[in-house]
Amino acid sequence: MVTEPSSRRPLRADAERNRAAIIEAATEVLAEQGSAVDVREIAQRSGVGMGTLYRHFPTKDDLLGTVLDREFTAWAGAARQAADTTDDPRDALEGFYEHALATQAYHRAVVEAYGDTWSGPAPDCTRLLYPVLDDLRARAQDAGVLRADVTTGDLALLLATLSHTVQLVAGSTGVWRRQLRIALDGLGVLDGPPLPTS
Amino acid sequence: MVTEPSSRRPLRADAERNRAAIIEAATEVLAEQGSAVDVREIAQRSGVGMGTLYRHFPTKDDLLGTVLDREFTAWAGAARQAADTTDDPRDALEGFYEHALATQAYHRAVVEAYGDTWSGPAPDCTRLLYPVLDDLRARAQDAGVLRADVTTGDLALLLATLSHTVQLVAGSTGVWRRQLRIALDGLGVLDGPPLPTS
Amino acid sequence: MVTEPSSRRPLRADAERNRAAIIEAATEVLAEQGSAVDVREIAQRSGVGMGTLYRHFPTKDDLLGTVLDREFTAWAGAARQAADTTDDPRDALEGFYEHALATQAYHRAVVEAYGDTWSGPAPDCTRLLYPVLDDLRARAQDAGVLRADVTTGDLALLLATLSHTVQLVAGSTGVWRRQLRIALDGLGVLDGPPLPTS
Amino acid sequence: MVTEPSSRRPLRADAERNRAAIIEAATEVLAEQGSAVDVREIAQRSGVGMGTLYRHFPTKDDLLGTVLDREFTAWAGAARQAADTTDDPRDALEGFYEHALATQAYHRAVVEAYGDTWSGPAPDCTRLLYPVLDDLRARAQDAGVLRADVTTGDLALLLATLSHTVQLVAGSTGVWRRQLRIALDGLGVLDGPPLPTS
DNA sequence: GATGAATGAGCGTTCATTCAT
DNA sequence: AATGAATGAACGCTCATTCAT
Repeated sequence: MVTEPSSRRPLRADAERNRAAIIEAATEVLAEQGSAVDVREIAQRSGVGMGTLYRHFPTKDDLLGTVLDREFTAWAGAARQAADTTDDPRDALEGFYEHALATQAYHRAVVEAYGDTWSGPAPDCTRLLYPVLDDLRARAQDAGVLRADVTTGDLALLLATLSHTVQLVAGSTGVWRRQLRIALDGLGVLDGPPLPTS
Repeated sequence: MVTEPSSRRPLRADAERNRAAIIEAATEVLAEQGSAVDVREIAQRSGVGMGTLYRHFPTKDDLLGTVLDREFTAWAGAARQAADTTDDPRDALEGFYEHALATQAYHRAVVEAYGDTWSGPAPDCTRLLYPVLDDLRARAQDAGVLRADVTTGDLALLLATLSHTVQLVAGSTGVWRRQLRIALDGLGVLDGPPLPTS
Repeated sequence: MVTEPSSRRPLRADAERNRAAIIEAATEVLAEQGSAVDVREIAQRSGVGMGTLYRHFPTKDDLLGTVLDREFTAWAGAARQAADTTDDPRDALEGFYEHALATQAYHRAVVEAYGDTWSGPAPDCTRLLYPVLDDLRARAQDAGVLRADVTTGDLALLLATLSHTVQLVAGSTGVWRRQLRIALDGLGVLDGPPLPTS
Repeated sequence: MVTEPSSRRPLRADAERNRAAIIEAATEVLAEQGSAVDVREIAQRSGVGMGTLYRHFPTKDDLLGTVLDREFTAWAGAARQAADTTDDPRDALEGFYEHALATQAYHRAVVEAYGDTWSGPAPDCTRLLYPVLDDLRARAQDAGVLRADVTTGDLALLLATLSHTVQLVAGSTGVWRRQLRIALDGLGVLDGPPLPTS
């Protein structure tokens, strides 16, 4: 899933540098503008020619996939670790959303890709988050701090939409945090009407 | 704000008919495909030529603006009326979201435009909803069924968030209704932690 | 098969002119350089922009197909007529090759397309020539001026390869006419060894 | 004409090996796909890097030229020998074509290059065949089994024509042998109309 | 000397907008 | 006033050749 340099024949130093530069530039540009960017802009920002870019990534989608894989992997890793080191289930769940929105939700392409999980075939890089969310959900429900009829899917979708919200208010941390608070409080309501069946 | 015929020199009857046809077709197409549609498709579906379309709307954005104005106006009107005829403040608020999501959230361009309210210069057509939301909020807070620190802006952004949810799950009513329930329950929590300041 | 203006809604005069200009330029360029030309060159030589070219012909292949259809249709038509007005079967056959090579074989793309008949799926525009050849063959064999075991397919292939030969010697009429003479004489040998079975 | 190592400063053993590997791979690939191949494929199949390839052959054309030189030399050599060991002039001539078509005509690049002999500056490697053909022609005409007005040039061009036939029908031996038979019979016609003057 | 990564002009194609008819 | 044809910059991608390692 991930194309880490360590898993392939080591590249020449300059090639490695270029590959890294491309990924870095692409990550930046994709974060800023989403997946609809011109490949030329990525090439220019990396300081490489088109050919070099296409040597490392045979299609635009490959580049996109690589960047997103990295982002999601890093994201899921950090989330996993945070969850494992937080004892209180409620704090763990809230911390997860807080961290996810504060760090990843500014990346337009990541959020786009994550949103695509619900329409059409899910880009499998996005699946990394499910186990983490599933664990958080189970712990919170066991502890009675999360309504019992909430599913992992609900939590995942909530993440997707709140991520989008973060993009909408681009940078106004205080604004989206209020939405998060409302949602989290809603998740903690145990005696309300049951969630409709999907 | 609105480019209604009433505010300009009256058009010839056929011009008026064309204008209406363009708006109708554009509304349809923009609902289905969002604002990224090819202008040609709008022209074709309206049965007019490109020149006619561009005579009425000098820019794709002008057409978009006009269509969205109409949609938001109609939407806000219906919402206003629903709010006025519903006595129970909680029902009024919940009914507003339910109706909004069930009817308008399927309109891709409307949701896109509404989301843009928070980033960059707000397309002012979207402001029509504010008075309605403001009223709903005030009534609900007065009745003690809505947390006191929620602002109209929060409710407006929640609408954007949930609208996006509807788009993501494209038509799976059961799925987004669960998110709506969670959010509404969150809004009703009176004794939770205060919303962060924005 | 053929996209003659007469078979569609009449185009505006200027569009018709442009369409004709494109076809003419394409015919020229394709004749000179074969099917591997840059579409931009065709557009430039026609004096139209890329968009215009692609409005008339949605893909390069469509343009190619249209040009080749026209060429093959004209070719087959002339050949048919020549065959019908020549009484002597031998003269008819020889006249066919003579005319085909003298007029069409200079068109690189036509010859390429015709050659493709034998490898892969035959571009159906090339099929127009078969009935003509079949008739010529039958008449010549009935008259005893063509070896009995020659098939229409043999004659078609001979045409393809002699066309290629004409391209090879680009313009040296006298040179390819000698090859044609040899082939025609070979076709007239009635008492030689039988043709191998294919 | 030929870039044989013997005519230059002797190369290091490994360089020699690389050169040979490149030529071998190129020969294979050019035979299969013609001169339009990607240079990368040749490099890959030879197991050398692009730099090495370009060190030995400064241009794709240089490599092509070298490969074709070798092919034509080998071809002409074999043909020469076959001609010398066949007593019957007719058999010698027919054997030449039969062998040429059965062995060399499957080599796409060879046939392409041979065809270029007639248009533009003749790649002189192809001239090697002339003496052989000239000899075959003289013997056959002396023996009265070949029409008197056929020139060596005619025979050479006939070879190009028939080679192309083999390519068109890609491997269908039975099909091109029929064309060969027709041509050979045409060459044997002594009382037909004279060949046109070129 | 060998390697293979880097280059960049060029390919087929699209679409918001303009303008001749 | 209406039409729809024309425009051309921009897109994703390829490949002969060069040059840093």
